[in-house]
Amino acid sequence: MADAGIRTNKKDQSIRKILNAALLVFATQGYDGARIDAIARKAGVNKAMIYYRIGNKRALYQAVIHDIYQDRAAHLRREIQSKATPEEKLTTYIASVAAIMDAHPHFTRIMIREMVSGWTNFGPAIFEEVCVTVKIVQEILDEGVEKGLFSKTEPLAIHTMVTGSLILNHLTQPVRSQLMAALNPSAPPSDTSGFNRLVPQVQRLVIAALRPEADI
Amino acid sequence: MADAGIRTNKKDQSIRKILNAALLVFATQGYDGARIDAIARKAGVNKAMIYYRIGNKRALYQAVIHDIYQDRAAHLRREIQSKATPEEKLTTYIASVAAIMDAHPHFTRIMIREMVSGWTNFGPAIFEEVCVTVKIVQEILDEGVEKGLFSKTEPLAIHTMVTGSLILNHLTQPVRSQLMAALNPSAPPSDTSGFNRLVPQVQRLVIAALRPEADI
Amino acid sequence: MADAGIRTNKKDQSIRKILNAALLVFATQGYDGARIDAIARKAGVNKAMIYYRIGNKRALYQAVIHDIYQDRAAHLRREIQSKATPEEKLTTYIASVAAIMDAHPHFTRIMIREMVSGWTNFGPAIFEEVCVTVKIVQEILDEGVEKGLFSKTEPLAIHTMVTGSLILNHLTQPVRSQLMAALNPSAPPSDTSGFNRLVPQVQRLVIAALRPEADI
Amino acid sequence: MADAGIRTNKKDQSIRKILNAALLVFATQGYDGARIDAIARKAGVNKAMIYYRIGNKRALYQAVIHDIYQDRAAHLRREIQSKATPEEKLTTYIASVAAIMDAHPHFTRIMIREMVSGWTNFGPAIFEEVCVTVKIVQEILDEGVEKGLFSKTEPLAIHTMVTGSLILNHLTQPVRSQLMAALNPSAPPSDTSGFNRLVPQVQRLVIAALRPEADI
DNA sequence: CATGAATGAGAATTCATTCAT
DNA sequence: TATGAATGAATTCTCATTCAT
Repeated sequence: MADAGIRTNKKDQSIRKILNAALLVFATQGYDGARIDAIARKAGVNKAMIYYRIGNKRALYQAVIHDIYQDRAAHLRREIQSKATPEEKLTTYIASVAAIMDAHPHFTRIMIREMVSGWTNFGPAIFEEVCVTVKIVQEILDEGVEKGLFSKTEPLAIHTMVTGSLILNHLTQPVRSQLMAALNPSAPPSDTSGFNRLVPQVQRLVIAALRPEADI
Repeated sequence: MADAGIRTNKKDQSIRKILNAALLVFATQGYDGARIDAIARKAGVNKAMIYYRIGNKRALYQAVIHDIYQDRAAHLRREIQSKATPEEKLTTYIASVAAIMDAHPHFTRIMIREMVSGWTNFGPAIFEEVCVTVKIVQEILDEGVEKGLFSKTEPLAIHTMVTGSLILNHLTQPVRSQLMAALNPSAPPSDTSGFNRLVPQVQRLVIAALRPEADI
Repeated sequence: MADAGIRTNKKDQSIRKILNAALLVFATQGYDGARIDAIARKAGVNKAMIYYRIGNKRALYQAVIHDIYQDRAAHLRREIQSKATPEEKLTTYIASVAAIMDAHPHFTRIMIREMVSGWTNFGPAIFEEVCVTVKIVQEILDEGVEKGLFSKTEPLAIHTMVTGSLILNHLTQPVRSQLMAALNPSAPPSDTSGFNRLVPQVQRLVIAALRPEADI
Repeated sequence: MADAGIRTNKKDQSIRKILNAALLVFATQGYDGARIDAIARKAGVNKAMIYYRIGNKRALYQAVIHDIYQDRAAHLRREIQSKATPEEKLTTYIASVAAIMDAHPHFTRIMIREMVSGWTNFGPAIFEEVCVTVKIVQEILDEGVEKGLFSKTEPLAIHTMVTGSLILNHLTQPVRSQLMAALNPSAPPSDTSGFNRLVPQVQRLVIAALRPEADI
């Protein structure tokens, strides 16, 4: 019924507002630094609402992660499957990971915090979802090896280099200009153009690294 | 006087114990997650001692970073200066960064946390110390360009890729074996050998990326 | 009208479910420990229903007491009036009090909680109902004294001993077997038969205590 | 050293103040009704002090019970052992139980609340202490039976009647005068003298009940 | 130099109660 | 009549920090 639909929507709206606010706050402040109060205020709901709808702080945190992680992997796989050659797929993978980071900077931060904390807050469900991402790389590499385009390489190593570079690039954004200004005081203050080209650089490097003739 | 010496020693001992404990706790729990109580306990000193010797939580945090960062830059520079060619220097730089991460995992974690937090806790003094590291890269690259060995490249880009890869490699250590087991269940459980070879791979890649003929 | 009848029935059903659930929860958790939520859940009605039908927590509590106490006094009086002699009446009184406790253990618990709390939650209406019970004892004793069977005794004293004994007997039920096992470990584990005979013991004792020749 | 003694005293003083206040508040308000805030205020210490010294609410509650229960049993046993005959011992037992209730009304209330709650808060240590009390009765009865003075009776039954009567007497104190006024409006308002004689009445009754010729 | 005692200012969590439909 | 949604006002608990010795 329309009535029920409206009701459900109302509920879902609250949950959505909470999850969005929580994502933002957890990302910027970290789990321990985040204040339930701040999340509620930012969500525009009463603090008790969070407990009513979701539960305690930890449950909220996991809900946030689950909520946003959900379709990452699916989206990534879709993007890649639209490409023909392993090289294209790998290139797309790198661009997609970077795009996801750009599109969901908060999520990226949360993920890194999790890594640093030793993955203590992720439930096993999330761990699996991480695996899926690496598996996508594995599939691409396997296909490349089969077709004689790539040398046999550890997918986790590729994933590490790609993601690591992009993450650090992403993370250093806020201090980028300061750093660059400190490094060469003569240059125009906000020329960070060199950086937005990190993605093609990474793409090129990785492809080069996988060339069969490249003896490791 | 001997007396003063003993006093100073005792004092220094306390400070050292505190800083070591704080490093550990800050690294594993993060700034907000760290408890002064826990640090004091781990240091084997009274909680008030920390305030007496060092100051409040933030001061302690910055002391920890300052304490441990200092050596880093100096050590790095020394290592590098012992090498002759820019290539060797760059190779050494990469190996050294990796070695530092291995030797001081706690520090590495703190640094990443700082990045994720938007560098809010670093005092300006610390910021400068970060610059020093990038400057070392800059010097190497400048020398390489001068000698016609490297193409002109953004030092921060190189630093990002090197450090990013190594960091992620370092961070994923705890879940490495789980991940690998999940990826290829057939393989022997603890074969992480492929990973300790990440350093030479990064070295080779970066050198290749800097070749003058490499059009970007 | 039939319609009104159905409505009233439905309404009464809700009220009944609420009062029953509330009795249970108040009895086991106490007034402060009882949660409106728990009562609603146990009653199978919405939480708001309680406020709609009965009122706030205190009103609910008093409704529970009123609801269940009413029967008690009326039932007790009926039982006793069916007996001829004061001795029989007193004996019946004791047996009835015990039976009521057995039949309505939750109510018993609530009453005791009230006593311990200094009778703060009872409204004056409830207080009167307590009086009625003691008045029943008073009437029996007065009749006995009139007929020369009992010595003049404080009805409240008799009430206290009878009810006190039976109450404690009732309350210690849950730990009875544990206690007895602890006291004589040799005996068969669940022989609590001695206890169900507390009623005749109390009856005999009280009758004896009221003998006119018994000098106090 | 004197120094340490003073320090320890200071700590103990705080603990004592807390436990005393907690006893009072728990007794009057019950576990759920008691507010940590109220306890702290009554104790004249900071709220955090309670957590620092003792722990959370439940720990405080158990500390209170343990603290006060401790020497009850010992005290009782001492009183009784000073008497010669089983009758005297039993009489003393009854008087002592009543005296303890009078001297520690708060504790008595807590105990009863515990009974009503099904002994859920008592730790096993406390349970044992309850046993000890009943064991004291058991010893008296055994001695009486041996000497041919008492008929063989369940000690728990005697304990139940004695304690039950005294408890109810104790509990009804606050409403006593109101109740009596309601029962016989003609009598002088505050003549509760008949009640303070409940102890001898109980003593007489119990002794009578245990006479060997009394067939149960 | 060192520390055990103490606390104020918050933070998480709960719960009776009301609102809107 | 009935209920799911929502919340304000506590309440428990924590933690960085200071005090007194």
